[in-house]
Formats: sequence, structure tokens, C-alpha cells
Amino acid sequence: MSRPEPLPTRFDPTAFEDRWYSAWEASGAFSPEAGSDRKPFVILIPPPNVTGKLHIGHALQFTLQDLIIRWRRMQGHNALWLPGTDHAGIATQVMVERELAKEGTTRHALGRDKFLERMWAWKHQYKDNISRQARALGASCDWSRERFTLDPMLSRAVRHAFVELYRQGLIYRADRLINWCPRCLTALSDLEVVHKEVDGGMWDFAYPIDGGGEIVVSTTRPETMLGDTAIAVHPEDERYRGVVGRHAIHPLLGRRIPIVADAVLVDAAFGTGAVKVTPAHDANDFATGERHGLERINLLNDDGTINANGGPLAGLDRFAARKAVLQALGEKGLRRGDKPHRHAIGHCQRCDTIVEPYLSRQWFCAMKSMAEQALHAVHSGEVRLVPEFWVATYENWLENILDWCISRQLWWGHRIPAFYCASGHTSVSEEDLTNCPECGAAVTQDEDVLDTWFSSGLWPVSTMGWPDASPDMAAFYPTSLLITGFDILFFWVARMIMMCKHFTGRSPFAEVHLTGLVRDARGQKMSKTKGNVMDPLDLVHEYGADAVRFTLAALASPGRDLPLDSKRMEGYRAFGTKLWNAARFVGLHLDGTEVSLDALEPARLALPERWLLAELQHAAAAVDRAWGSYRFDEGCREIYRFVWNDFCDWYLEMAKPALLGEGDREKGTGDGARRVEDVRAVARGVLVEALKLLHPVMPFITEEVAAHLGADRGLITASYPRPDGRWADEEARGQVGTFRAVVQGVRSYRHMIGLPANAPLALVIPAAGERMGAALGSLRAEMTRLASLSRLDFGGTVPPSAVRDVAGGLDIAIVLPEGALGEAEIARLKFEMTQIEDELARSRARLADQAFVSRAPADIVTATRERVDELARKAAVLGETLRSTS
RNA sequence: AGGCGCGUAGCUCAGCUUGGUUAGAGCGCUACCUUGACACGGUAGAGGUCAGCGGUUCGAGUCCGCUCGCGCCUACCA
Repeated sequence: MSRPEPLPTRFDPTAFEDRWYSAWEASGAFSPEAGSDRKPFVILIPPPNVTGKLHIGHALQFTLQDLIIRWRRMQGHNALWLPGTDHAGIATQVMVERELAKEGTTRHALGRDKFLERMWAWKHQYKDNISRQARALGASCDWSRERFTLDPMLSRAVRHAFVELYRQGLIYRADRLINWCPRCLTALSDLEVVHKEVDGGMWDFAYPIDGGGEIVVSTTRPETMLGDTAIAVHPEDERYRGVVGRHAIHPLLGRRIPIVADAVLVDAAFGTGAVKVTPAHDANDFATGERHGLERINLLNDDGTINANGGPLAGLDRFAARKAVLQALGEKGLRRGDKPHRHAIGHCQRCDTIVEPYLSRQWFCAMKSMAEQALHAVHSGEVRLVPEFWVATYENWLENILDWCISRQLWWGHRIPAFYCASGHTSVSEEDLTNCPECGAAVTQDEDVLDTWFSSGLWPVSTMGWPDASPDMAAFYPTSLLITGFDILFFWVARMIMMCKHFTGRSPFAEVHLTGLVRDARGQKMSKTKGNVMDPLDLVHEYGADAVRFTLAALASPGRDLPLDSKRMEGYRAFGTKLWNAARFVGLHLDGTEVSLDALEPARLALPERWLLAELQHAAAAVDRAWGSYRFDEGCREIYRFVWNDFCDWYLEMAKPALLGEGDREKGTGDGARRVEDVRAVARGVLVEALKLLHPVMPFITEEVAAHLGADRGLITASYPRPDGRWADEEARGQVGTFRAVVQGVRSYRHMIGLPANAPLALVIPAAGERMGAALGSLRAEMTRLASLSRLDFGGTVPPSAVRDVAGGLDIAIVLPEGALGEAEIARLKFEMTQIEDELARSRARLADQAFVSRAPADIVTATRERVDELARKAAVLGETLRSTS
């Protein structure tokens, strides 16, 4: 190793981020071989929609995925992170239609082919954006395997799946009530309908009964009465005993409608106990209609206006029709009251229009059997959800699942591979057909496309080349881990498990980590209207990608939302600066002859070096545990603590006497003597290990710094630190712990008695015991420096003017300057005394309790006794000081 | 209507699975320090009846029950 280039004085992330990303990508480190004999570790990206740029939630997920994949790669796994994007059918189509609207045109005016050209142009633009942003964040995904849901390979998988499910009878076409968006002009699945509480009304009106009398019903949607084909009452409701079987007269349209008894639909205790039945516009009424053989009258055109079945109201918009119906009923004297009513109404997830239950012929996918498989996968442990509390939610949804409406009246997506001929034959085929296989007549393909989530559900297999037995499918399926937001647990995660398990017999991943939502500093949801949106690229430019990543990872406590505060990001940028400067300091003292840690013999090293190496093992073990259990917050905290507290605050400060040539012990050659070349080797070696620990979180700065410290190869493919028992040293940890306590005791005392931080004091440690005395004796120069001592004596006489204290279990005596104790200082000491006495009283009371002493474990009792002992000594010496000054 | 999560320092959060010395972190605050890596720094502090009530236990922030407050998800109550 030659003497490394010194680091620039100023830490500037923009100086090296792009350079390192290009180097990594060019090295091929992101692209695993399918034929490798190393253990695979695979993460599939939740493909971002090509609707726009990435938001902070993507940055979170990219960070966590990259963290894990880099960690596994460094552990020696054949690590694959497969990237890609989703065509996001309706979402993207809505965006492009908005663009067209601004140009004063529509997709229909453009025609299907021209419109799809526009869609592809949009897709290319935004896909490029997304890749750039992912790179800026440092995402180490395998771009050579980048996929898009409409790629030919993936489209073939989608088509194959559709045809298979159709042949298995699990996909079918039917006339059903579906959710219809009158703005998007398409069917929606239940999940794409967002229920929102809205202030509406509840209106009562009377139906005249044929032959006399009336029956009063209530409704929140008066316009639907135009499609009423029955009135239902409860069979056991005495009030309506006489009217069941008779007919009411529709007051606006004149037709006779039956009064039926139905125990399922009607709750006699609710409202008037009589319900109007509109089978074509309400799911409950639809079922009621099936039970009673009622006519289904569809009232609406696809754009939400009333059709010819609405008689005089035809052509009115549904909400205008509501007013018109109410007015007409009023004019006929049939209104029987109204009141405000707050209730949940379904809105289109993409355009927020109120959706209508609408009778329509659509394609459906049967869910029951696949849902059972998906439930089993989680119950058997084949798939593990993290955090586990999501299991209850997952179960609840799958246990109550209904068939899935998969056809969409859109143009952007996978066109349904069904072909119809004039004779009414339907043929479903993986290859395009021109003639009907049954009668030979010309066929036309179904105009509709599939729900975008149908292809998303196949993502784990379609990206690998399924249904072919491809090398990637063999090497990388099933995948290891999925990291995604809890908001798409049903949309995507559950459907992937259902579909992939159905087709391959195996769950698509072993673990699913569900992240929380990124919010602003005050915990508010980010939204464009609130103006509190944070753009990941802006943040990268301002703080550097590493600080953004560290912040997101450190905030990612399991199952919780992340309040993203720029203050926090400043703090972690400062962490980068700290690391940079520490490395700069270490680098300045290297001469290029430093040996590796492996070449060092633990027993030959001095105490600080043995201590630091022992702490490194603890940190490595803690970090390993943290990543392994997806405790990103804990792992980050541990590395931060090790680098800043152990390494910078204590080790580097303890290293200074040796590095700067202070003291005289480094000339010694005996056991425990501190040799400056060991200090250099350990400082450098441990720092490089810390950089490796941190690399998955902060890849750029760690790589840059390691290069300057003369690391033999890039961290991207370095071995991740594992705890090494060779360096375990509890004695060193205990001894340095005492050293730290003494140093802190002196510093603390200095402040308590009002002296400036740099005021020199003399310290006497009368009796430390043999081993501890030797240990502390070997750190004379270090203690003198860190505690700012003018003099340090072990044993010997304690000057009468000294005050005594207890630190780390040791008696110490601090020689004070004349008149150091003024009023304020004495008050401070008295406050200290009350704190000690309070705790002493509590602990003594506990020991006095016979039940505690007899029942608590021995080690707890012993520890309490020792604590009481130390506190009593502290109280005694402090009391003496206070008495002598009064 | 069901289900889930949360309530710990001024703020944002760890800790609760497996109860045990003095309940932690970052930011903010106070005092001191321009020490030859770093003022995006160093040192020392202040600040908490762990939402409330009850129970189990020698011992509860941690386990159990109830109450209050906040958030989210699912749902076909006209």
C-alpha cells in the first residue's frame, strides 16, 4: 500500500456521487449471473408508475431495498435487484388525456392508434426520468434486466395467464353490477373505489298503492327511483302485512311495481321499514332482484346522464335528475320529509368522480380458490409479513374477497385476448385470431384492456421470462424479499401471492416488508395542495444522496409513518462531514506501511486498540441483527453511535498522544506498550470496517473515503464485517469504561464548580487495585489529555485541599484551585447531593424489603447492593466537601 | 359496524416480543471551550408522576382489563 492521497478539506458529495455510480455500474457489480453457485438473494422493485417523477415515498423504498441488496451482496450472495416500471393503465391514461384536453382534443378524436403513440412517447420520457432519479439515489439495481409491464416478454406472460385462467374456468364474462366511473368511462374494481364521507341527504317519499293507501320509502339517491321495480318490506313486519303482494304505482312513470317481502334486504327497525328496490343501480337491490325475479332497468348512459328509461328526465345529468325527481315528487304532494345524512360515497381513485353501480358486461376473475392458497401461504410461513400485525388485515380482506372485475374500457394496457364472431362464438387465444375456430367467420378482438394490476400481479414471474423455463426463472424465482408500501397490500402484494402461487405452486417471495408513509415534519400527509411535498432530487442536491438515504433509513421504524424533518437531514449531513473529517485526520497520520487488521495480534496491542476492536465486534453484531430483522432505524443508530461516539469522541482522542508523539510510553517495547504503528493500523483498519458497515446506507461517501484510505478494492464488493471472536475483549471494555468514567467525572466536577472547560486540575487516584491500576497507568498520557490534567498521581498522599469523588467505582481526588467553590458551585453540589440521596433512599428501601431480597434473582440483588455501596461512598465524600466549605 | 396502529423530554421518535440497577437518541435549550480532523465541532448539564384508572408481581413504560384522545383500513345499511 502506498501513502494514500489526502482527502480534500471540504466535504462535497456532488464531487464524487456520479463518478462512483458510473464506476459501480460499469464494473458489472449490479448484474448477477444466473448460473452462479452462490446463494441468490433477490428483490423485485415495486415498479413505479410511468405517470410522472418519483416522490419521496419511492426514495424511501429505493433506499431500503438498496440497503438490503448491498448488504446481501457484500455478504457474498448472488444479489439481484430487478428494476422496472409499470404502465399503470388508467393512471397514465388519465394524465395523457389531461394533456390532450389542454390541446383541445380527445383520445376519441385522435383514434386508438394515434393515441397509443402518444402514450408510448409519454412512457419513454417518464421512464428515463425514473431511471435517472434511481441512479441519483444510488440504487444498485441491475439495469441490464430492466423491465416494463408492456414489454413483449411480459405481455406474453400476461396473455398466457389470461388464457390459462379462462381454460380453468376462473376467468369468465358476465353481466354484473360493477363500479363505473362516468368520467373515465370505464369499469373499476372494488379496490379502485375510494369511500369518502360526504354530507348528503335522506329523503322520504310515498308510493301510492294500487287500490288505495301509500307506502313510504327512504333514499339517499332519489334519482334511482326512476329504475325502481319493486318495494320490499320485512315478511314479519305487522305494519305491512296487508300490502305484500299488492302493487304500487310509479308516481312519475306510471308503471305498476310489486310489493315484496324480503328478510335479507329489509331491516324492519330502520326508517319506515319499507325499501325501494332498484336492481340495476344498487348491489343489494341487484341481489334482491335475483331472489324475486325482478326486472332490471338501467337508467344511465355511460357518462352519467339519464337514458330513455328515465322518461321525461332523459338527458339530464344524474345530479340534475336528483333535483328534478325531488321537485316532481313535491309537486305531486308525495314528499314525506328529508334530513341531512352523512354517509360514505364511492369515488374514482384516479379522477375523484363519484362512481355509479352500473349494470354492464365485463370480464371477471374468480378469487375464492386463489385466496385460500394465499391465506395458506401466510399461515404456513411460506410468506412472512413484516410487521406481523398486517396479517390480520391481510386475512380479513382475503376471507371476504369477491370476484375481481378485470376488464377496463381503456386503450392503454394489455388488450383482452378474446375474439368474437358474428355467430356469437367467443374464442380466447394466446395468438391473434382472424377467423373463428368454431365457424370460420371473421372475428374481432375485444376492445377492452386488462386492469393494470392483473399484469402487476404477475410481475415476479413475467419479469423472469415465465411461462418459459428461463435461466432467470430457475436461478431467481421465488424471490427473497419485497419492500413496498402498506397501501398496496391488497392491490398488489396479495394478488401477486395469489396469481404466482396459482401458476407456479410457490409464493413469489419469502418476506414482505411493509413500509409506512413519508410525512412532513409535523406528521402531515404530503400533498401538492398543501404545498409540503419534498422532491427527492431536490433533497439529494441539497444534502447529498447519502444524507437523504441515512435519514430515510433511520426514520424507518417498523410499521410507523416517517415524519421527515429537514433538521434531521441536516444532522445526518453533519454525520457525513464528521466521518469525512475523521477520515481526513486518520489519513494525515498514515505513512502507507499500515498492516491489515488480520496481521495484528490481539495480545500484543495496547488497551485502547484492544478496546476499539472489541467495540467494533459489538457494533458489527448489532448491525447484523438490525438489518436481518429489517430494523433500519436500529442499524443506523448503532453505526452512528459507533462512528461518532466510540471512534471519534473516544478512540481518536485517545490516539492523539501516540499519533502526535506526546508522552513517552510509545518508546517502550513491553507488553501493553503502545506502538504508534499499531495505532495507525488500528485507526485505519477499524475505520475501513466502519465504512463497510455503513456502505449499504451511505454508499457514496464510504466508497470515496475508503479509496482515500487505500482500501484494496471497492466497498461495493467488499466483505461485510462479521463479528470476530478473536477480538472479543470484555476486560478491555471494562477497563476503558472505567477510564471514561474517571475522565467524565473530572470534567463534570470541573463544570460543577464553575471552572472553564480548559482549566487544568490535578488528579490523584489513591488506590485503583492492581489490574485496573496497571490499565489506567498505561493510559496516563491519554487521561492527562482528555481530562485536561496538570498532574496525575496514582497512589501516594492526597493533598488536604483535594475534594473526593467516586467515578467508575474508583475513589478519585481532585485538587482544586484556591477559592474555587463559590455560592453557585456549592448550590450545584447540593443539588447533586439531593439526587444521590433520592436514589440511595430508593435503592436502600428496595434492599430492606425482605420480599425483594428473597424473590428477586441474585444478580439483580447484587447489582443493587453494589449500586448502594457506590452511592453511599459518593454521598459520604460529597457530604465531606459540603461540610468543609460551610 | 368491525379491524388495526398510536399516545414516553419543548419537538420528532427508540425502548414494550423475553418485567429488574440511574427510561434513551436526534433536534431544540443552558453554560463553558476559537485544544494542531471537524464550530455541520468539543465538553458538561437542565428537562420525563412513560395518556388515565384498576389488576398481576418482590418489582410494571414493558404483561392483563377498562376509560379517554388521535390516526388509518375494511364495509352493500335503504
